[in-house]
Amino acid sequence: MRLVVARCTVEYEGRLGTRLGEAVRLLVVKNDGSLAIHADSGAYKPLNWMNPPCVIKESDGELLATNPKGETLRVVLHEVRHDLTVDLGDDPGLEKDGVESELQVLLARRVEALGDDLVLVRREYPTDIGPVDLLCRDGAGRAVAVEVKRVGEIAGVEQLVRYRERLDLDPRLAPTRGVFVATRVKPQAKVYAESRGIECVEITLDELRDGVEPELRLF
Amino acid sequence: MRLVVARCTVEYEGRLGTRLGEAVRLLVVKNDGSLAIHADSGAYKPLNWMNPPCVIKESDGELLATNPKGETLRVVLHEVRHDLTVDLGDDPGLEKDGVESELQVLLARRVEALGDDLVLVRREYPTDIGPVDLLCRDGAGRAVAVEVKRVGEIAGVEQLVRYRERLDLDPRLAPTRGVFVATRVKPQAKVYAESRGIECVEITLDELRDGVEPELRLF
DNA sequence: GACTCTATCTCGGTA
DNA sequence: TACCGAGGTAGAGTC
Repeated sequence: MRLVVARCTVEYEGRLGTRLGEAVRLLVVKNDGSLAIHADSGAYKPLNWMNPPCVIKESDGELLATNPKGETLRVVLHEVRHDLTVDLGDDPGLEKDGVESELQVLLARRVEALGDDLVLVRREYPTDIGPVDLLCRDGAGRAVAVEVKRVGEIAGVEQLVRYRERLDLDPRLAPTRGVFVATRVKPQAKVYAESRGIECVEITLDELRDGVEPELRLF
Repeated sequence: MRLVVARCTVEYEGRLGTRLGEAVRLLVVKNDGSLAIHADSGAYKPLNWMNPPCVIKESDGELLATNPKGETLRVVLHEVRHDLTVDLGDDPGLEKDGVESELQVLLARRVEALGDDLVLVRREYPTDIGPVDLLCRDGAGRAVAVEVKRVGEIAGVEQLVRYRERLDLDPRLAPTRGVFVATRVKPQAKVYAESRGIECVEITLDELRDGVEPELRLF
């Protein structure tokens, strides 16, 4: 990794065009071939960048990165204040928990938490446009398609609508019910789900983890 | 801005939980209050980070960032290899062109470019599931909902389908026409739009800018 | 390689 | 402040 602090100007031409006037900035050149240009604001997002794969050429006072798509990032260095190369070695990588897949696994273990006497038929039930998160049967023997999200937005409801269309082509399943589950369902998604006859359920990760008092809220 | 290169371990607890084993990494502490932890891979995205607003406390060999939401990022420093503070000053900021909002503004000024004798009723016409990019009337007095995208994909067509459903509930507008405009409409989006009775128009930024020879292609 | 979907998405605009 | 949509979304997984 190479860190350069320099007064510079920058131009990017690609999917859009951008310009950066002269100022002191941090350039980060990583061993993966990426180049990022940071100001002292904007949190972790750089002002400009070029992701791998790209070729970075350095000529007199200028860094030019080009990628196979023909996008270019040109940095003109007016005054270099620091130029530091460090060896970081490999990174053991990030371990995560609490993402959507965990929600899905926890729910699969306790589908009865979804309000009525549901029984899990299968997790990741396949259709020809992709897998349904959970397929269940309710007490009346009706098939129930469940879509799980961390944050429930319209796009997720739409996904469920498409899956139901597919499932309803199967006479063993039709007519299905649709249940949209998330730790938070946004208002517009609720409106849209209702218009499509889809039930919404909000649930918290902790409730599922503890397996105690689901305290589900239904809409 | 402060740059620290150090062998460290990291823990984040917030919307999810993560751990990072011991390795040499770059820490970037910006004046906006953000903290980012970078490996030599992953392009511009850090392994872990904390965005403003947050409070960063440094105690013996440890950085602890906490934010008002109760999320925490703890960095334990095992060996500091570099520790550099630089003054970057203010940044003049990024100038962009060619984004969707520019397309929308340019089109609003020249809706007649969309083929027939259209008149703009309103840009960002509100519905209860979000604003329609452009609402127009055609020569026959029929309401026309226009969705503008830089790259036209199925999701954009779906957006327009939803808006039309909403608009058609209003007797002053029903039955509406739908027009999908983009600098490039992907083939799948064209097929889907056609199946929903939505017209597609491809247009280039330059044509709109010059206001000359729109050379629209209709499907 | 193309498509799909997730994301501590981030970011800007607006009500 | 919360909500919504755009993004040079990036990245992972799947087909």
